[in-house]
Formats: sequence, structure tokens, C-alpha cells
Amino acid sequence: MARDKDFIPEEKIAKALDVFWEKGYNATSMQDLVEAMQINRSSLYNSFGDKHNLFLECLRTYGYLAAKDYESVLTLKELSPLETMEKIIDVYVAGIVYDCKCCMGMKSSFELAGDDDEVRRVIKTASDRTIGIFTDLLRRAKEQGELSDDKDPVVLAHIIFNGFCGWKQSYLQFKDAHLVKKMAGYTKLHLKSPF
Amino acid sequence: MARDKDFIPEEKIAKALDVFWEKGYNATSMQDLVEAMQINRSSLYNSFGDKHNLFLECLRTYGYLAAKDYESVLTLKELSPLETMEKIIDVYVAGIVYDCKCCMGMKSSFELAGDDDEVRRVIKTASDRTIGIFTDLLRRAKEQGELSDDKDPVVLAHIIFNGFCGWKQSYLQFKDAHLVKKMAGYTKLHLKSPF
DNA sequence: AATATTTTGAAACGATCGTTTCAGAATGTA
DNA sequence: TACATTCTGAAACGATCGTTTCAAAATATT
Repeated sequence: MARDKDFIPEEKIAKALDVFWEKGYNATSMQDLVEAMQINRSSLYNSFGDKHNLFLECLRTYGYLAAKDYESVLTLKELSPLETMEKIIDVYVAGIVYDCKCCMGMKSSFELAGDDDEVRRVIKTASDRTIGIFTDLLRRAKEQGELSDDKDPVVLAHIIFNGFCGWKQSYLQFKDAHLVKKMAGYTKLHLKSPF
Repeated sequence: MARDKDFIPEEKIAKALDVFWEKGYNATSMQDLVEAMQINRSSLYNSFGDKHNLFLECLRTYGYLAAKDYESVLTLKELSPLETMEKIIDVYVAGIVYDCKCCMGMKSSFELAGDDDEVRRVIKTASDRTIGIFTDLLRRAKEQGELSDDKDPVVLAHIIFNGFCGWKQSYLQFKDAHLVKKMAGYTKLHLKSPF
């Protein structure tokens, strides 16, 4: 009945995600988005609603991509559950130095989650998914005797998740890759310690 | 030669700090500040410069107040160094539930430190001071044999500092005080473990 | 009391904010 | 080919942004 869009929505969302990720919500203007997405203002509002709605969409995409990243490590079948968890930590730590963008979930959480329920809900969904992956891994590690009995997989999963954002933040502030590796090393050590 | 100000600058800075702390830099308008500080626009610009300069002043005040808070625990002379460190952790964790504001240094760091060197420098000064307090404490704990030889006071201090912000963030997101206490408990356990 | 200097209050600045409007170009369907 | 519908592009919307201006009120000093 009518013409199709001149663009692929998912690609435009990815462009917008990059801008929001780097600059944050409030510091990103619609003008920034129009330029980055290479799309007309009208088309933007027509296809994605207003700025807030577009941001939520980006945040959902971010959560989906982040979880997919972690899950890709799970397919390395030759690794035990604990080894997989350690591998995820190692991969993340290695990435900290090369990618100058911090965890968007944490960044958005600090900026908006205080008084924006929709944002908080989307972030929580993404966090739950990632922490769920870690928890499953640690539970299986516990079943196989890689993790001592007194350890709580849920709490440890949260600690690792928290660590990820803290390490990134530390690196942004102190630019000390060695320090980050040492902090991660302590966390890995604690996973293996008998108590 | 001329009249005095009708206000005490430090009090107005404290008011501005509250607003910046809660809303962040970009989401705070000069109008918000004029209303919160109960001061005229002209007086504001006359006494504190522009928005960015006022923010830096607030950030410095925050860093000073935060460090003073931690140092006040140090005066409890009946505690050993490690006990003092644990006490600081306990006090912080207890405060998480009652104060809905997160660590302003971390919040500002996520929002601005990426491309604002002045902000990053002020935050780093504040962080260094706090981490320095923790490091001193842990060094003395090591000297007194409360901390095992293989532990690095500097790295542990960073881990605790990171933990503070992570725990607060976790509470904001999951509203689970029990979880926060457990995470802090693990950190305290690691301080005392023999390796 | 006179003076020099600063603060104060109110108004307004241009710029940019997020958003809407609308006419015309484009295109899937009949 | 003609129609119905949607997308596109450019302009403009009112609101708010951070900041400046300036005359009048205030007051520490001489």
C-alpha cells in the first residue's frame, strides 16, 4: 500500500546506541542522534518515538548484545564450569584496556535509574540475565566440587558482576591495567579458595 | 569599602552539592540551583563563576566531606587497624540502606570523567585520599600481622573502594540489603583469610 | 555624611533543547 | 496507470538552556 523505510531499523538503533553509550542520555541531543543515525528527524520520530523511547530501545539492545557476548564463552565445551567463569573474567578484563566505553547499564543506572522506573526495569532485566548466567555457571561448579560448599553462587555472581563495572571504572580513573588485573586476580583466587 | 555578601558561600555550596549529587551535572539546570541555593542568578555567577566551576567546587567539597567521614572512624583508638577497616566497611554498608544517594564521585565519573579532564582530576584527588586512608590502615594491619604477607594493601584498598560503589549500586537496583551485607561479608572474610 | 565598591534583582540575551508540522516525493498494491 | 498510504525533508514550534547586562539598593570605609 505504501513505500518501505529507506533504512534498516536495527542498524539505526545500533548507531544511536553508540552515541548514548558514549555520551549518556542527557548529554545526547536529538541533533547528535540525527547526525549519527543518518536519518531524518521525521523518520526518527516516526519509527522510534521520542528520545526516551529510543533510549529504552537502545538499552534493551545493549542488554541483549552483552548477554550474547557472555553466552558465547559458554560454548567452549572443553572448559569446566569454574574455568568458564574464569575465562569470562579474563576476556572481560582484557577488553577493558581496549574499549574505552564503560558498562552502559551501570552508566545509565547512575544517571537515570534513580527516578526513571522504565530505565531501571530495563537495566534490571539485563543485569538479571547476566547474573543468571554467572549463577548457573557457579552452581554447576559447586555441583562438580569446584566451588566449596560454603560459597553462595548467587552472591558470588553479584560480586563478579559488580567487579566488572568497578574494574572498568578503576581503569578509566587510574589507567592502571596492572591494578585491574590484580583486582580480578583476587576475585578469581576467592573462587578457588577452600573458604 | 563595599557591602558583604548576604550569604555564607560554604552553605550555598552545600545546597548546590545536594542538587548535583542527586540529579547529576547535565540534568541540573541553573534554575534548579538558583532555587535550591536561594540566591540570585547574579550573585551565583559573581561568587561561583559558571555552572562548570560551581560543580567542580561542589565535587571538591564532596571529596573533602567523604574523606572526613572515613577519618572520623580512625579516632576510635581501641580498634586495631584491621578492626578499623572492618568498622569502616560496616558503617558504610549500614548507611547504604538509609541514604538514597550513591557515591557522587562514581556517579560523576561515569557521567563526565570520560571527556572532562578537570572533573576527572578532582575525582581522582578525592579517590586517592580515600584509598590512601584504606591503604595506610591495611599496611599497619600487615605490620601487626593481622594481614597475611601475600596480600597487597594497595590492591585491597582499591577493591574495598570499588566495592563501596558497587554495593550501593547493587542496592539501588535490587533493593536487597541482605545481599549487600553478604557481599561485604565476603570482602571482610578475604581480609582475614590466610591467603 | 560622603564615597567607593559590591551585591542584588529583574529582565533579556542568543543558542539549543525536544518535538511537531506539512507539503511533496516515493512506492506497494489494485 | 492510478490510487492510497507512508516516508522524507525542511522549516519552525514554544520551552528551556547557560549566561550577561545594567540600574538600583546596600554598606564598609574615609
